[in-house]
Amino acid sequence: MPADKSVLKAFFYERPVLTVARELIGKRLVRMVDGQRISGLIVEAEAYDGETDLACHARAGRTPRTETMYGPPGRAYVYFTYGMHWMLNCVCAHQGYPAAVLIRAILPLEGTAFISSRRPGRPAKDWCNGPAKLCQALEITGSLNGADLCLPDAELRIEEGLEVPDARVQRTPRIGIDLVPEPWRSQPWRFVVASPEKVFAKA
DNA sequence: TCTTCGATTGTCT
DNA sequence: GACAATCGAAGAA
Repeated sequence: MPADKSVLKAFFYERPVLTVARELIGKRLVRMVDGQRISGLIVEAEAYDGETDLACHARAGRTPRTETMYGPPGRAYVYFTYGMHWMLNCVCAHQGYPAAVLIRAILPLEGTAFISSRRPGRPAKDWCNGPAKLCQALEITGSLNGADLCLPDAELRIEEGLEVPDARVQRTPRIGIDLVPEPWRSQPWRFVVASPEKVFAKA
């Protein structure tokens, strides 16, 4: 596959979070473990936008947990929830404004043997089709919170991938925020590729 | 295929 | 003390 291996730089993330969420679809999430390259194409992402967004962790303001979201764009915001799951986000917008994109699913491309060993007994289609699953599959934990995603040799980074036309990207309300009041609960801030295995058949 | 429910702990009120 | 940006097992249909 003739992939462009260029790493996304801070200016990519330093834009409105909805723009970044849309453009992250089709990009390549890369994780380096012991010199081994593990990667996949992003097929699902959600935007969380500022203190006024009541679904966003930053709704409560600046706390030790949300500190990363207020920092410079292009960093990883990794947090722990439900007593057992890690979630990966990319910090967006300008420094001081809390916004992030939750990476919800990827299509594994490289390092599938590693991923398989991290997801024993599960079919390939269930390896990375959820935010906690992909963190488990790529060994993403709180130790990566605040990590710079923009360095060419970063442990965790995002590179150019494949263009996905709008016709193949669906917009829906975000997942798992049922107790959040309107209008936030229904904002169509989730981007997901329809039938990713077909869209990326050549990848 | 679907719906329901338990796991398990950090964070904030 | 409540609840969480979830997952996967189990049971019903």
